[in-house]
Amino acid sequence: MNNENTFLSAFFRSAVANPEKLEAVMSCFQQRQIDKNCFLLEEGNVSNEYFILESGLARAYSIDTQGNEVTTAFFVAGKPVFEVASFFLRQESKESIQAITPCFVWSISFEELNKLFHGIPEFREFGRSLLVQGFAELKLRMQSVITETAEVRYLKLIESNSEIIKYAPLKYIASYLGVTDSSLSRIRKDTALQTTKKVN
Amino acid sequence: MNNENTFLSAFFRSAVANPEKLEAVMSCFQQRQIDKNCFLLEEGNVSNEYFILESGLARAYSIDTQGNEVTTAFFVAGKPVFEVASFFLRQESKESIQAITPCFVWSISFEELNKLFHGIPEFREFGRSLLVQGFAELKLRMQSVITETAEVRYLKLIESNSEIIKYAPLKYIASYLGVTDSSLSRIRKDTALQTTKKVN
DNA sequence: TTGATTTCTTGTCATATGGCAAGTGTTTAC
DNA sequence: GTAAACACTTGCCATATGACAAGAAATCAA
Repeated sequence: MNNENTFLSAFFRSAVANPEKLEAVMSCFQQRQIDKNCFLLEEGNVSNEYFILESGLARAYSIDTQGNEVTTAFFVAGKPVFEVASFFLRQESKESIQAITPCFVWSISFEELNKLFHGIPEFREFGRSLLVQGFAELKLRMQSVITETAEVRYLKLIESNSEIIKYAPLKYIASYLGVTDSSLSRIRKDTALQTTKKVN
Repeated sequence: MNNENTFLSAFFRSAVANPEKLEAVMSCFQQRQIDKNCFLLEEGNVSNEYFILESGLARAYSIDTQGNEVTTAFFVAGKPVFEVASFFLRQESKESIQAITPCFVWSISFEELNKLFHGIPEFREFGRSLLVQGFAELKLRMQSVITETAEVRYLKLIESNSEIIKYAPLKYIASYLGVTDSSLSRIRKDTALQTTKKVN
């Protein structure tokens, strides 16, 4: 039982108010610890776990047509971690999900999650809203890639997610932003110079 | 009653096998005709309709930070049409959805859709799978923008969605691909030259 | 039909970013 | 502790794309 688990209960409390239902939800999650560089999902497998990240930083990546590794998402503490097509459509995943720092996660299987969705309407609604939020965030990111320069995208990433800059190596951030690592290194140099100028 | 409506029943039949349930689903949809250039959703409104496009071509667009119009999605016949954040999270939409050609659509309100989701589990599953598919397609498009040149993206769009090239003006396609309309015009010229060369 | 509007193309030049390779500093593994 | 691997920076030059403006072609409205 996870009665006393403040992280999970804080995560679900606003969506599932009833204490018994909240307990039913929480008891379906198992805690796991993932070492740095280890995988929450490996390419080629059908994802069978939906995670909520209590602490740490993770990323999803895939291999593009030229054989380059592309970081497709970062996952920060307090957010769900899953590969939408593989988990919900039961397909082999084209992406891997990897811990960048050691991670504490809570995990639930596809089957258990669906049982909860079936039995607890407000939990189902909450699950849908998490899916919709991920979708909406990706739409924003798409618009940013389409309309803004790599430098602006980098500056916005710093503002909104400083822990990514802190722990992820530059090459992960570069491919996530859609530039090479040498370009991002130059962008970083330029923005540092601009900051210095302003200070003087 | 939409008993005899072959389009809608073909759309839902594989998901909702039971005839009474299928009838219950179909009877919640209303047919509408949208004139060319008219709107299925206007920026600033909370979307209250989920559409399925029987025929025609539509697009979603928004205005970016520099005041430019950016086409964020195209919608082709046989697919659902909705703005995910506004419809499901009841927010004011940042996008408009506009008919590029005259469109026949089937429409259902948020409230009715949720009633169906609540009462018919297999319909709920189907609704989720449509959401997940849209999400997964956007992920693919993001990877394409990050890793491929505008020319490759254009060629792939031609192959996969020739009706978009046929009916959408170049400037809509250009901003969807993330280039200016003059660049897309040059890309188009170059690819035509390449094709000619191969033929000779 | 005719003028107005929209769509598309093209020229010139500027800029952002990529490809490649070398070099330095930092972390990891044993 | 040491060698290897990794992470990051930087230089040089090539290329893709943008900004702006002019003009041609197609479409629309009265």
